[in-house]
Parts: sequence; structure tokens; C-alpha cells
Amino acid sequence: MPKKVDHLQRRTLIADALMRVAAERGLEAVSLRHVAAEAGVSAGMVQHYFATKDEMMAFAMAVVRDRGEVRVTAAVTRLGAEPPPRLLIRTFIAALLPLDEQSGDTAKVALAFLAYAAVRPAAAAALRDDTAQLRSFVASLLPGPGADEAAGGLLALMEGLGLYLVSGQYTAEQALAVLDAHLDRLFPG
Amino acid sequence: MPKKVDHLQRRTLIADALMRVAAERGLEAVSLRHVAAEAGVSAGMVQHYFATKDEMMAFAMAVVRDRGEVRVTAAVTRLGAEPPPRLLIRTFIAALLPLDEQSGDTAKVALAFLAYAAVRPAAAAALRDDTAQLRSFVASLLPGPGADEAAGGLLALMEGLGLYLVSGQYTAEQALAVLDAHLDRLFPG
DNA sequence: GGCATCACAATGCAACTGTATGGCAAAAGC
DNA sequence: GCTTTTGCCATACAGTTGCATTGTGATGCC
Repeated sequence: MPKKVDHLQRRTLIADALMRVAAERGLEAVSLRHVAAEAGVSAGMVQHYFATKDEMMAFAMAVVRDRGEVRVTAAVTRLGAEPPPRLLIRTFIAALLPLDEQSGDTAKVALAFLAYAAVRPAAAAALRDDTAQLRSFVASLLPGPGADEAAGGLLALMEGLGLYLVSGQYTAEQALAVLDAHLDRLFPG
Repeated sequence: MPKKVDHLQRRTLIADALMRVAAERGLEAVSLRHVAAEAGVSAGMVQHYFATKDEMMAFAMAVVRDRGEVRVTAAVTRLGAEPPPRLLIRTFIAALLPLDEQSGDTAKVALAFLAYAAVRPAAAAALRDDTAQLRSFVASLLPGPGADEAAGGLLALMEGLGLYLVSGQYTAEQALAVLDAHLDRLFPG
């Protein structure tokens, strides 16, 4: 076999360029040539690693999701074993929220993908499982009756805070204040 | 002066077509020709009423916002004078949430516009005022201390529920259950 | 009745889109 | 050393995009 190249690395390099373009100019500015230029490679190479644009988009979406998962698990494991439920919840929600500038870009991309998936049922299916899983996990950590609705509410609040952060309506401090106030209600005493 | 035409009506007709296209196939499918075809008019006419595509988009965004406002005030005035705060809040949040199929389309469009505005600071400014206004209104209705953070949390929860509804993760009943559970916490007793 | 003004249509144009295709160099297996 | 496979590039292509231009009726004012 000839020249061996790490396909995954190349694809990730391209996906990163895609995300940069999407974060700066929106998903509609994402074209093969723009992505290639942003990545500093030829348009032909992008085509070589992704047969179609849809395939490239799907891969980039998967990267965004995986990065989020990594951020969460990293933040959670940093807590050590058996952390108190409230701290655990606060930690992984804070890890998911776009609180700094860099994750703000990621969130912009995620928002663009969300709108993209809203009219493409096939792409939306992947997102569904993620939240359902997250919700039952949060519900298991919440005290008292009505934990299920409370978990749904907490996650919805998280998404909403994410939206406000992306659109620049909230600062990181404001968002965390709102989150903490909500947690105060969920963890009485 | 020649043929007098109701400009606003024509522009609204076109904006409605734009929203239909965006709801079905996403914002990136919104082109002058597609919108014209959907509206059943010539592409030249669209150009006649909107000098540029951006102007058309801005007008459509304004229409979406205005429709939301109308929905809210209609639902609220239906309550009569001096409604109890909790009912008032629940009513206008329910009016804003995409609970039926038709408003689901509107919400898809709103989501697309949100992503659109996320990378266009000029378009995002209009949204900011709206939520700030809404937040102080809600805060004035909430009891006890920390009303400001609680109002922010409630609105964030609303946005998150909207997202979940649009992406098909929640049914209308589930969303309302989560909302009511949250209101239970905000209005103790 | 002339005529300016407006509504609308048709066409053209350069730029861009995603994808197909062909070619070329390099590297491994024989 | 030759062949084959692979990485990558360049170009071509048909279709679409936003926008400019020009033309054509129709209308209402004077």
C-alpha cells in the first residue's frame, strides 16, 4: 500500500475549518471551497476525504457532539469520586454552556446545526437520544418527587441559557447566577 | 400617481412565502426565485418590493416578531383584567411556545433566524431588547426575593422548551408539564 | 389627451455552488 | 523495475445564486 495517511486526522482538520467558517459567517457560508481555503488545503482534497457535502456536515456534527461529551466527562472526572449531586449537576451544565469565547464559537456552530437538523429529520434523530439520556441521568440525581419534570426543566433552562449566551444577551456571570438560583430551588435546605 | 398597491400587504405576502420555504427546507433554501415561486409571483416582483435579499430577510424577521407579540397580547387580553400573576405568566409563555403544528413551523423559522442572527450582530440587536423587556415584566410578577434571576431562569426554560418542541423531543403535554412543575416552585403554597 | 409615474416582467450576467473526471506523483508489493 | 494502489490536484460542467438592466402596460394627475 502506498502513502499512509491518518484519515481521521485529515477529516478532523477539515471539520475544524468547517466549524470556523460556520462560527464566523454562518452555515450558509460553508462551501467546499470556503472550507478548503480556511483549512489551507485544496478543494480537491476536501472532496477526496468527503464524497459529498452532506457527509462532511454529518462528520462535523459528530465532532461537535463528541467534543461536548469530552468536555463533560473531563469536568466531571475532575470532581473525583462520589461528588455531591448538586455540584455534579452544576459542573456538567457549566461544562456544556458556552461560557468562554472559544466555546461560544462551538455553540454558534451547534446552533447552526440545530437549525439545520430542524428541517432534516434524519440529522435530528441523533440529537434526540443524547438529551433523553442526559435527562434520566439528571433525574436520578435530583431529590424528592417530580424529579423527572425537574430534570427536564433544568435541561431546558440550560439550553435557554446557552441560547442567551450565544446571542450575547447574557454574560457568563449572569448565566451562572440564574443557574445557581435555579439549583437553589431544586436543592432546598 | 399610477396603480396604487398596498405595499405592506405585498411585502407580507412575500414574507409569508419566505417563511413557508424556510420552515420546510431551511433558510439556505431561501432564494429570490424559490420565494417567488412559493408566493406564486414572478421573481421580478420580489425584487420590486425588496431591493436586496437582506432587506427581505429583515422584514420577514420583523414579521415573525410582530406575530409573536400579537399572539401574546391576544392570549393575555383574553384573561381579562387583573389576572393572577401565575396564570398570566403561564398564559403568555404558552402563547409563545410552539405547542401546535402551525406554530411549530413559525418556531422553525424563528430558530433559523436565530442562527442567522448569531453571526450577524446587526440583526441580533433587535432580539436583545425584546427579551430584556420581557424579563423585567416577568420579574415584576414574581413573588419574593431573587425575582430577577427567577425571571431569567423562567425565560431561559421557555426558550429551552421551545427548542425541544421544535426538534420533536417533547410533546406539547410534556412541555406544559415541565413548565407547570417549574411554576409550582416559583409560586409556593 | 398627454405624460410622468409606478407595478411588474423578462432577460442577462458574473459569481458561485456541488460534483464528476482525468491526471500526476509517490509509495508499497512483487 | 514494474505495476498497482493511493493521495491529491486541476479543471470542467451544469445548475443556481443575487442583482442590474431594460422593456411593457397600466394608471391617475393636469
